[in-house]
Amino acid sequence: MELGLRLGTAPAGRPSWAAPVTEGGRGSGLLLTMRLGVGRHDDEVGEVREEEEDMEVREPPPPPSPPLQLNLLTLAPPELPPPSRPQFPWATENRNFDGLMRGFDVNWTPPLEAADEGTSSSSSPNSTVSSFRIEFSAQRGWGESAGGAAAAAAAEMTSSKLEDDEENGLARKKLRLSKEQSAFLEESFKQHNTLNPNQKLALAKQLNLRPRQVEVWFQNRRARTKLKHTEVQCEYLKRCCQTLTEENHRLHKEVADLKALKTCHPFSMHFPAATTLSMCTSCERVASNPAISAADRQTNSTAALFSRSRVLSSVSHIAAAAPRQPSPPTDRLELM
DNA sequence: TTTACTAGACCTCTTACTTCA
DNA sequence: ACTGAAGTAAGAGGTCTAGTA
Repeated sequence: MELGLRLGTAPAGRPSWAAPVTEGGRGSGLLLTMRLGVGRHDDEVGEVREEEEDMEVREPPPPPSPPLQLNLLTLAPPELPPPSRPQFPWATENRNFDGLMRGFDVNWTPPLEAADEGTSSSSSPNSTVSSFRIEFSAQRGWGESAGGAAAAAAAEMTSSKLEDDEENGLARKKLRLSKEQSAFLEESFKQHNTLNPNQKLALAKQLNLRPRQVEVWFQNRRARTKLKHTEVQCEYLKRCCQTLTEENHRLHKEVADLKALKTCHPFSMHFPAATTLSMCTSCERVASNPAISAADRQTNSTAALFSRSRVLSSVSHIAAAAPRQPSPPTDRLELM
């Protein structure tokens, strides 16, 4: 097993999980990358990047869900799905967004229950975004229904209220995105974790959010992903470090035993002590099994042990770099 | 071709608000 | 009802890159 550790800073301006670590990187972000390969010596950045992608935090594959008709690459409205296919209501609504807005009377006042529904559904009277709630059942089958217009109007009203509040200098309350909006953004994020301006505008339009809100959501989402990724990597490193530390202890003990043995019987050992060690080819554990065959001894001898000692030596650096994992001094094993 | 400037995108850190146990 | 922790939307300030004069 080859074990290496890269510590570097993620260059800004591009996603760190896809970015090569360069010397010129700046920022305070800590990028931990662990490479685990068997019998490979690939130091090229490109290959490292492949390893990073393998280490990427991947959520379990989501259960089959109705395909979202996200069309973020162009501003063209997505195609209408078959009626039986469940869709997010605003997606359905926004497929007809242009049509709705074309026929939308800006002077139209939504019914009271439509306007009040949001505030009653949210604990925060100022939560303008979460106040924008749409009933799925009511949305299904809408074409140019008044309900769709009402929802759009309600969203429009809350949006304009927000802008009014900002313009009036009132304290801006933190907005809470609805579950549906978050779910839709999440689906978008799975497709593209960054947005170009057109995609941002399209998404904002679809969700009745401001482009800035979409932008911020994606920024925060990327930050959460990176944080999660780092946490997973740290846990992985901890486990590896613990395993290797234990093995290091065991090997140190074996070396001590062998030295003691040599001291007691200096003339009975005509070959290096390490040659009495054997490495199990399946589990790669070094063992001084007296019953092991001579052929195995020859195959798994000093070189293998030295190789492992180098690994352990490098692991000591990891242990030093890895936080909060007490590790004993791991000097290079000295054989003879 | 090089240099300075600018706008936009993104990152990290932080704050403030919401939700929940 | 109160409280603290966790989650998260949003602001601030910084860097980098591409475009342009």
